[in-house]
Amino acid sequence: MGTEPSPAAADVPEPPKGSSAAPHLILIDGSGYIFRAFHALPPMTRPDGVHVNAVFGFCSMLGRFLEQHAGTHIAVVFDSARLTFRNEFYPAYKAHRPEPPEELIPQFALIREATAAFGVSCVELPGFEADDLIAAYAKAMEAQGGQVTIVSSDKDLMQLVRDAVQLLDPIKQKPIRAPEVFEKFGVTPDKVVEVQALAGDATDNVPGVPGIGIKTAAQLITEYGDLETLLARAGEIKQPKRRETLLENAEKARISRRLVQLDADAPLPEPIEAMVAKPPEPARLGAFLREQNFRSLMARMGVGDARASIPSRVSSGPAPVVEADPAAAPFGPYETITTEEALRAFLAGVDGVLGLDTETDSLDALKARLVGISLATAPGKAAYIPLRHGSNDILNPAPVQLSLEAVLALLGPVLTDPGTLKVLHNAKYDLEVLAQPANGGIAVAPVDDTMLISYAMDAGRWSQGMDPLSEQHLGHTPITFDSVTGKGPKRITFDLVPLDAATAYAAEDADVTLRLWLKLKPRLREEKALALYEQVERRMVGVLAAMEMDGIKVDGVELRRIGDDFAGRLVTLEAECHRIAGRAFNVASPKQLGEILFDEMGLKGGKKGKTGAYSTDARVLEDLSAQGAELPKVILEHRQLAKLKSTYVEGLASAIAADGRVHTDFSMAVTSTGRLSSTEPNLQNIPIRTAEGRRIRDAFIAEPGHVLMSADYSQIELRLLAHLAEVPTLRDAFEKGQDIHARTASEVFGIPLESVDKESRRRAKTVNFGIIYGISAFGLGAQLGVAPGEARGIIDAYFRQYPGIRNEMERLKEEARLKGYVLSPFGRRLWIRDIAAKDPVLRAGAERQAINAPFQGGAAEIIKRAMVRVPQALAAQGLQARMLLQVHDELVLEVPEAQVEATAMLMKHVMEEVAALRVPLVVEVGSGKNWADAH
DNA sequence: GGCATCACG
DNA sequence: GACGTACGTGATGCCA
Repeated sequence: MGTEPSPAAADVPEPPKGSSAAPHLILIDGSGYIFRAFHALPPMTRPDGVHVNAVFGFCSMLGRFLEQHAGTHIAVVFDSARLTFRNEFYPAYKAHRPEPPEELIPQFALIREATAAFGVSCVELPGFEADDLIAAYAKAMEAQGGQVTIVSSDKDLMQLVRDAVQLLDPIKQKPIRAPEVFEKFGVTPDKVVEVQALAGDATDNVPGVPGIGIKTAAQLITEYGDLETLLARAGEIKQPKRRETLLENAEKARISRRLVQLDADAPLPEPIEAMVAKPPEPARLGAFLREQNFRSLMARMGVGDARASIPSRVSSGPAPVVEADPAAAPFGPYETITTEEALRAFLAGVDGVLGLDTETDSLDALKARLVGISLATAPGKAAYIPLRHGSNDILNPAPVQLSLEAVLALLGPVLTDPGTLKVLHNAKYDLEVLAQPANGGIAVAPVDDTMLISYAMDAGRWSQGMDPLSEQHLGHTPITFDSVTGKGPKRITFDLVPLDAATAYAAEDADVTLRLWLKLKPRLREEKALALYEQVERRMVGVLAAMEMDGIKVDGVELRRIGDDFAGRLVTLEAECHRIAGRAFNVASPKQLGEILFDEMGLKGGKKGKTGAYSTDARVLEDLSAQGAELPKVILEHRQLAKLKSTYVEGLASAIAADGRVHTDFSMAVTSTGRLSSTEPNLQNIPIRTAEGRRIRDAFIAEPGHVLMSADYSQIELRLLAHLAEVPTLRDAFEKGQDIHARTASEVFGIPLESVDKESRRRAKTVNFGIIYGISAFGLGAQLGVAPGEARGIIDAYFRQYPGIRNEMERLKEEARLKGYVLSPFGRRLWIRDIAAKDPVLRAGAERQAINAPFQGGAAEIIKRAMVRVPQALAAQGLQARMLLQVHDELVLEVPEAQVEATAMLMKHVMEEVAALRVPLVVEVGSGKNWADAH
């Protein structure tokens, strides 16, 4: 660690002049610290492979600073996104800056964690640079009569120097006040922006006036006072060349002034009162430093016990047997804990990491009663704590067991201990169960999730269920849930399972979970999936849990009205069907309908599928209807209303909970592409495409004083196509904000853009979608209603126009063939089964999946990243909006009426800036009293 | 419990 | 030259 930056301790400045009783705010320029730390230190990694050199340097500098300086208030200020309000009027501003190095990117989040671990406030705000926030806080503190020290060597901050505000160079530990500013700029601090406006700044792309440097600028400003006066009187300047350039570049100078002028009126994301300086909590800081394996810092800061870190234990193992093979220890017998002494003794064995599982009486986490808890401290060492077993029934008396209160008194502190990592399988469920007041209301943290660890590496390869993973990775078949509870009508709830069977099942699950973690967590680094897991999947657990627990309000009375309307019309439609058919039959039975249409009425249409039954789906019925048949049309209307009534009106109504809201369950690890899915009820397929269907959306409403807001990505998958494939004209179209389907029609069908008709645009749109689905002539033909031959011609024309897209499709198929998976744009491994199948049908299907998966998966990752940031951004701005639903490219929020504008701006900004593609991301935001109106 | 159908992106 | 598909989901009702 010899190269660690060690600022000299000498010459510690006094606070700026003023009474010592006055508040003194210290503002640390976080970005400056970060880049200095990163570049000053050689690469360092944690035992799990995460790069941490900047984190180390940052902690080191911050720790040292805190030891040497005392303010009454302190905060570290960070830059949020790349783009700020300055880019709105001058896009080139800082635009040429390179992306941060790859090893640094994952460290930004850790550095924010580090700041919090030191007990110091983190401040950032999308759309504003750290410098703006510093200016705003300095102004606010000065207005309160306090003093301000800004820790930064950024010369742009020199404009802020006043009697009450000084800079402190973090390297030289040298205060910067008016004399130092004059030395640098040749003017007093209040004239610095005038000089910068003229001189410009090449590193930030601030143009200035060509040929004028700081010296000349200072001279001119000293003479004329400020930029505007100078420009107004530029004609008086004697030197002809200088006069000319000034007159020519007046506008550049004005823009430059706007670029360098810091926005002291920027909003304050956090009140100054919340920034009170306090010493770090040793437990919290120790836990963080231990997690990073910063033993020397732990020693220096005097926190925690600097022996083995959690990650290092994963690779080195607490005992040889574990390192050799997590599957080696026997699976049971396990302990049943029924006394406080036994629980104390078991918890004494907890060493940094704890396998955890809950048993309940329901799969619905929000309704579940906690029945028992199982824990595992090492492979083979697990126990079950029954809490609510047995009944009042004399035949099944409650066994001796600890009360929830007694258990939580001992276990609660472990579950919330920042130094003990809790490992669960499908953590979202257990976290929600334990968060229920009736189950203790515990906020478990920190948490790892073996289901998500597996999903980050093996999505689409195999199921992420605990039992299959145990088979796969441990070679062990766990006891099944069904075998202890029975199934079908004889199934009993878990509280009625005898304690010996309950322990064998439940403790084994905690044991298996811990062993899976030992086996899988180190693999994340090897498979380059660690960042995906840590920064996306793991953080989504809390985000989704909050969304599910919030739920969305649904108007049951409105649903009932719609249902009554549908019911009446269904009766009429059914009678109409029977009349046309000439006899009664079950309108909802495809089998009976097929027989009537094709056998009795003699319409033409073929058998289909292995079952040999007639197909009567919407496409077939529409064809028949187009040929003049009367019955299919009525059937179609009946089917539509029947679907709406059973699935949406009745299904939704029965899902309204006691709080008047519907709480879906988002599945985090079921899709092969990285998307979420939604069940019980599915709120990702609420109707929108037809007018009748949209009535269902009217019933999704906001609380009084609130509105629903919908923010959705426009054409995200096509933008990913333009990003991934070399397609100059598509990129151009997105850059210009053109109608992408019209542009495609123009280029593929060879018609001028302005004369593209509706039909051509529709066809082009279908082709664009087809491309993303892994186009085939047959499929496109079916969709367009043309012969495969004609579709083939369209596809050929498309690929001739966009050879880059064909190349990308071929590359993806090749990648899948070679490796068995394709990589999403953000590095998720998407496994493609059957890619090497002999069966050409199977293989062709797999190739289409290989083509589609990166687009669908890339879009899924973009919105997941946004979902992680939205709650943070809302909190930072003090907005009360709550994110309720995700529908693949759309986020639905409930927003206080007074905050609609601010929230809409924030959503657009966060979602659009979450990824930097080669084309812009565009988000459309709408709001209204219900979900239909929000679009 | 599998199949057909249809709701969404 | 033939093979039969558009990609990803979940809920419902029928029927064996």
